[in-house]
Formats: sequence, structure tokens, C-alpha cells
Amino acid sequence: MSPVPEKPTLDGLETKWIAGWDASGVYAFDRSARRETVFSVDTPPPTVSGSLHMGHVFSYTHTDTVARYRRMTGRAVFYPMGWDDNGLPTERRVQNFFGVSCDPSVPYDPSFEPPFRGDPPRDHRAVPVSRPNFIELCEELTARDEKVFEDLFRRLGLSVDWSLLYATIDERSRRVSQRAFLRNLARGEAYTQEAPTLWDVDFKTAVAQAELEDRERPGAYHKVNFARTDGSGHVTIDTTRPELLPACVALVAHPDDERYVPLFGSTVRTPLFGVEVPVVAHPLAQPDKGTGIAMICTFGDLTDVIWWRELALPTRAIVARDGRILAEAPPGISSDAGLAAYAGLAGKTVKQAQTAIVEMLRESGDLVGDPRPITHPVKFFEKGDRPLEIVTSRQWYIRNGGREQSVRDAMLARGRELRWHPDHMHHRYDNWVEGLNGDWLISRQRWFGVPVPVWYPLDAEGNIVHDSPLVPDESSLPVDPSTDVPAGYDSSQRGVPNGFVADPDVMDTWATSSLTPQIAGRWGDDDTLFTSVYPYDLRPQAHDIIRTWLFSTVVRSHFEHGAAPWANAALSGWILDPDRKKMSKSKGNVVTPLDLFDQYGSDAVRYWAACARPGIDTAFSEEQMKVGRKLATKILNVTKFVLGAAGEHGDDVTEAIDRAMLARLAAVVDEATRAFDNYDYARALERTEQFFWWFCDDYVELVKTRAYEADGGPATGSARTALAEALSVLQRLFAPFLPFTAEEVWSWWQKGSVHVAEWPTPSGTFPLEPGSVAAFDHDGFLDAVCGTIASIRRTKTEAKVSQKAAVESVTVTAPEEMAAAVRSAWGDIAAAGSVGRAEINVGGDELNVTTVLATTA
RNA sequence: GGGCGUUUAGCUCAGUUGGCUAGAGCAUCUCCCUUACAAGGAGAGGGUCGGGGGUUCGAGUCCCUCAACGCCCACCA
Repeated sequence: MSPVPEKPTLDGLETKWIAGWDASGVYAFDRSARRETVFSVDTPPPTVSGSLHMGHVFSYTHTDTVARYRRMTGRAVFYPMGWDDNGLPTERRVQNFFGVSCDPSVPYDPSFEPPFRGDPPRDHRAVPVSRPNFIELCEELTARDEKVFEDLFRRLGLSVDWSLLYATIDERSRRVSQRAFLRNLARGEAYTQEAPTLWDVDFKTAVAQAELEDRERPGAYHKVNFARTDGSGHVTIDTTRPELLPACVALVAHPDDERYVPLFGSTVRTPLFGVEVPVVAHPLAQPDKGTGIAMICTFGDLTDVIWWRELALPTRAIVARDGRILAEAPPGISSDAGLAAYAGLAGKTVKQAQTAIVEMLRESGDLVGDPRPITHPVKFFEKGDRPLEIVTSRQWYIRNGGREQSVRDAMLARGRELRWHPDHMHHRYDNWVEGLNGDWLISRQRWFGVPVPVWYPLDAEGNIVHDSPLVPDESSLPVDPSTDVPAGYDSSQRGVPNGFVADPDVMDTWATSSLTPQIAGRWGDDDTLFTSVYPYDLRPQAHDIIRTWLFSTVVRSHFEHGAAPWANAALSGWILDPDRKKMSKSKGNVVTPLDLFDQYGSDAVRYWAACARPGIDTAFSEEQMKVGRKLATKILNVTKFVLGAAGEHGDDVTEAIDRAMLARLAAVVDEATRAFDNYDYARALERTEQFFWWFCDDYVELVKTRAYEADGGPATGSARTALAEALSVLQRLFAPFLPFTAEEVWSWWQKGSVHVAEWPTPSGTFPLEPGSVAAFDHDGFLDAVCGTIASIRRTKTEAKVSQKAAVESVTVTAPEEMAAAVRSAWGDIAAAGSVGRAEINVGGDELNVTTVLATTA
């Protein structure tokens, strides 16, 4: 306990209590706890590729209030933190920060120094570095960023157990990630396949369905004529991608489209390139789109892939992995004119090729009219800058129901096992699962990630045997197949006939972060711990990553453990600018959390966050932070005042008004508890706060004279005990929201941390004696009493006199019960209102108060 | 095209199974240095609950319909 300060202040509370909590270990997880007494949180690991913003502060505060509540109800709270530092965002940040680019063909340089550490000049050309050097730089930068993140989260007052910290690139995560993958592989849930995949030409990697986004882009329809090979004229198609003409393998129309039925089975010749292609029928062709007949290319979009697969068409790929037209013409183009036309495109970017081919078509007369500009949605990698292309490559997949109805049904069933907060978020999950169109592509052609832990044997000719990958023993994980050697081989056999070769890919970030429950719970490394936290109680996360993080976690958990990974999923909303637009980093005027902590205090910022209903988008509002600061200040002041009269008291609460106040508080405790049990922290705060202001403005005002009575009897003892009880309950109710303020005021008169104090209960707050009337109408009582004092105040305000002005007489006329209430609390009312004479009559059907002010001398 | 959400005071939002005259905070206005707090306190004004229809003794709340805004998803030549 520390003494009540002369002048309470919020300044410095964060520093004081962060250190205090560290020293006392109040947030440490009790590893001896059994599963049923544990409350485990699958904390989202924030991406460490920049700075934390208000969105983080917002959603992490929500989770923290819930964790703190559970801790106070006696649960052993498992609340870890992790950093998502593996993957593309880090690579990109490292490139920009150090002015380097990764080139696997460069040899490792142990003494490498990057040209810059922060802000390379704009005209700087990236220096190529080896993959190991690049990874070292990734590690250096993430270590730096993670320190900043940790400091900020501590400042926010998150009650995480920092000893449970993990990073998605650390050794433990790599081990868990590779172990889970190998088990998926052994059970047939992971497989490799050579197939057309969406490809980002800048990052030069495959991307998954979950990482796509559509962007509206300008384009143009081009009408192009294909000559019929029987000489009977031509067919006109419409295309937005004329540059893919050399990749055309067929024309397609709807089977019922009478205009084209006669053409099915015949062939046409591509303009410029002279390739003979069939006219085919498929129900996906839309008669009302363009001319109703389209060209199928390998590959322009995902529909092309479907047509190509289902109609067993040949492959004529022309786009390389760097987004340029391949140097060599695809099979089928054999005429001199065709080859010459193709040579005019080779090496060009897709965009340049389009310009060139339109010119060629115009000259040859195969272009009908002018291109008609349109705006249309184009698929992009969500982190990318150029439209995705489709290239054929060998990739790793994990089954997720995209190709098998039975798996899909299982995933939908897992979704139904979860309790969703708010529950309409469940629709998004179902919506996503039902819309899957392929398995989960997990391999990436990148460097800073968890390596796919397999090698392949090479046959006598040095060809890779993909069908029989060599896998490491689980005990040797994590492995880096580019430096480690599979069992039965030695390093001299790498890359030589009859030797082996490493899988060159890494796994996508989501393939690792889908295992956060396993990583944080040390699955496979400490199974005692794992079984005491898994399945988790809560997964908090943002709603935009239901399709990625949430879904992929369910997939992994379903396959590995045959269970849903958590009981509850709580989805947080967005932070919006005050003008209701989604807050974006690019706006430049974004306030940093640290500035707000300095200006208003962490508790005030938390207050703003906790006011937002679960899952509801919320406007950024400094006004709310000011309100939060006011609330915190008020808690300091009212505590000081109440403790001036009352500490811990054992007197009986005998006065009706004191009992009514405690009964009202008990109802608030009940409601706050039920709200928290339902993950509705905002309601718990709202009800607590509403009571608190009433308590300060009315109750404390009414009883302060009696409570401060120097030689008071039982009535004074009653007030003091009630005040102390209410104060204790309120401080505990506020503790999840305003941890610094609550801890401070608690320390003035209580032992230990408020954050491990017992959460109040209704019966502990206002015990009803056996046989007493449970339906004590405390609200009716308090309304009558407070209505009377309010009326007296109103009279004074209207008369423009001070509230302490003396009142000559008050006449109250009210129905019997109200009159009785006013009569029983009259001593307090008279003291608070400086009232001289009173007359209380029974009558009428509502409260009627007449106040006569004393004439001033 | 499919799905979901939102719409209540000038602003931000509560309003839990339908039930007194629809609430809070901020902002505005008036007043008060009152023995914890002037970074405070006491009051006041302000709403045809998005539009229309229906069920009901009674609808902000339930049903139908329309609209605006936002989000998610979709095979978008």
C-alpha cells in the first residue's frame, strides 16, 4: 500500500506500473494450471514491417480487457504475443531499408555491409546480395522493429506474458511449421503439382486465392477476325487481351448459342500467327458478352484454365515469369509470317506487346474498328502493383476443400462449432469456404520464410524425381534443405546425377501463422503445456483475414488434431478516419499511438477503444480519449475523497439509501459480468461508467456529510462501509479497461494487484439476507431521492444562485412509497441541499417537489 | 450477380425476449470557485428512430418492401 497523494495525477502511472507488473509477474501464466481453469488466447501476431497504428491499439485493447476480466475471475490466462516477421512484407521492407535485393546466385559474404541503414536515396540501385546475407538483414531489421512493437504494447498496458513471445521465423516456429507440413504430407493432405497458377511478375512468386484482390483498371475491347479454314468467311471475337493472340488454343461459345452451333467442330486460323484452332462449346461461355464467342488462351484468366482443363486443349504459353513475352514462339506457330510476327513481340512486357499487336492487327486488317475503352476488374496480388499473370509451375498445395466436397463440408462443420462474436461474421466464413475454387497454394518462390522441408532424388540423367520427395526426420527439424542434407546422402551429391536437390521454395506466411495455436502452445516441444491450452478459448482477429488466417488455422487444426482450434472467434472492426473513410497509412496525417499515449495517457486511449462495440467499425476520436482521461481523473479524485472518510469498515450498512446504492451496484456487477462472459467488453464498460458517474454526482454528494461526521454513530458507519464497498467494486470493474488508474487507486488502500483481485459478484456486493424481499425496489427508492435533490438543484440553478445557497423549505408530495423513500433519506437530502424545513406528504401519482429558497440578507 | 452489416439529437453512439413521456457522451446555451475534482459541478434546449406498408391493445424493437452508405464473396472474354 502507498499513501494517498495530496494531488493525484495520471502522469507517470504507466512507467510506474509497467515496472511494477514486470517485477511482480502478475501476468505470468501458471503452467501448473489444469485445462478447465485456463483461459487461452490465440493472439494475432502483428506483421513486423513498419509501425503499429491505431488499428492495433484498438483491437489489442479489446482482447486485453477480456483477458484481464478472465484473470480476475480466477482463470490462469495464457496470453502470448508473437511477431509475424516471415514473408514478403519483411523482404520488401529490407530491400527498401538497406537498398539491397536478394539474388540467390550471389555467394555468401560473411563480412557484408549494406550500403544504407535506412532511407537510401531515390536513385539508388539495389545491390544484389546472397540469400544468407539477405536473411541476416531480415533478422537484423525485424529484431529492431520488434523491440519498438514490444515497447508500444507494454505502454498500452497489454497484460500479455512476455515470456511466451514467439516470432513466425524463429526456430520454434520453423520447427512447428515444418513438422505440421510433413505430417500433412504423410497423410496426403499436402501434395505437389505442376499446374497453371496465379503469378505475380514483380515478386516472381505464385500467390494463393486468398491473397487476391480485384482492382478496377482501364482496358479496351478489341474486335478481331479469325478466318475460317474452310474459306467460308471469318468469325469475330472480342478480347481485352489481344497480346495473348499467339497463346490462343481455341474459340469457345455457349453450346446453345445458335449463332455458333454450326461452327462447333470446325477450325479457324489465328490472325497474324496462322495457327489452326478449333471452335468448341462450353457452358461457361456467355452469349451476351462481347460477340458471344471468345478466344481461349493459355492463360488469360482463370476461366481459360477451366476451359483448357475441361476441354483438354494444348498449351501455348507465351508469358514468362518476369511478365515478358517469351523469346521462343510457342508450339503451333510455324509459318514464317507467324514467326516474324511473334518476333515482334518477344521480350516485350505484356503492356508493350499489346500496343505492338494492335498495330500489327490494324495493318493486317484483322482488327475490326477501333478498340473500345472500358473499365473492368482485374486480379491483383493484394501486395502487388501489376496485374497477375497465369503461368505453369510446380507448387505445393494443402487440401482445404477447394476440390473435394467432403473436406469442404468438414470445414463448414468446424465453422459451426465456433461461437462467433459478433455472430454474423460466421456468414463470411461460410461464404468463403463455399466459394473456394482450388486447394491452398502454400509454396512461394521467395527467401525469407520457412523452407519447404524436402529434397528430391535425381535420377541417373540428373532429372528431378518429384514423385518421391526425401523428407527429414522430425527430430532434426527445423531444416534448411539448401544447406542440410537428406539422410543417406552427403553434401557432395547435391545437384549431381543420382544425388539429390533441395526444394527451392519457402512456405507462405499463412502456412506458418495458421499454426499459431501450436507455436504458442509449444506443440510437440512441450505437450504438457499444449494440452493445457489447446483447443484455445479465444481467437481475436480482424474480420478482413477470416479467409486467410482464421480459415487456414481451422484447416490445420482439423487435419492435425481433428478439432476446431478455439471455442470462440472474436472479430474486431476497422478504425475509420473521422470522415468515415477507412484509415490508411498513405494519408500521411495519421497520428501515432505514442503521441496519443503521451497526450491523453494509455488508459484514455484504451477507453476510446473499449467504447467500440465488438466487430463494429469505429471512427477515430480524440474526443473520446478526452472523455476517457476525465473518467480516469475522476476515479483518482473520488477515491481520494472517499478514502478520506472511509477505509475498510466493518460497520453494518443500515441506512436504506446505502443499501439501495449497493443493490443498484450489484445489478451493474451482474450485467457487466454477463456482458464480459459474452465478450461484450463495451457493454460492461458502459454500464460500469454510467453507474460510476451517478455514484459520484448523486450518491457521494448525498452521503458525504454523514460519512464525514466526526463522531458519527451507526449511520456514519453505514455510509462509510457502503462507500468503501462501492469503491472496491468499482475499482475492480474498471480494472480491465483502465489498468493503470485502477492499479494506482487500488494501491492506496489494498494489498496486492487489482489485476489479480477477485472479480466482484452481485451477492458479494449486496448480500440479500435469507427471507428478505428480493424485489427491493432500489431503483424506485433512488429515483425518488435523487429526483428530490435534482429538483432542489434545478430551483437553485434557475434562480441563478450557488448550489450551496440555503433553502428555507421543501415540500414533497408523492405516492406512498416515494414519500417514504424521501422521508428515510431526508437527513442526507437536507445536508446536500442545505435545506431548512421539510414537509413530506403522501398524495398524487408522481413526485412533486416545491423548493422555497431562503431570502438572502 | 450472391451474401452481410449499417441507417436513432448538430456529431459519435446506446436502446438485450415489443411495454410509461426514446437515452448517454461530445458540441451549443445558462448558471455556480460548492468543504475530492474548474482538466470540476448544477441545469437547459435539441429527435415525425432512413421512406412506405403490415402484425399488435401497444413497434426504434417483429414481418414485407424500397432507398442510401459500407463490407465480404463471385468463372469480370
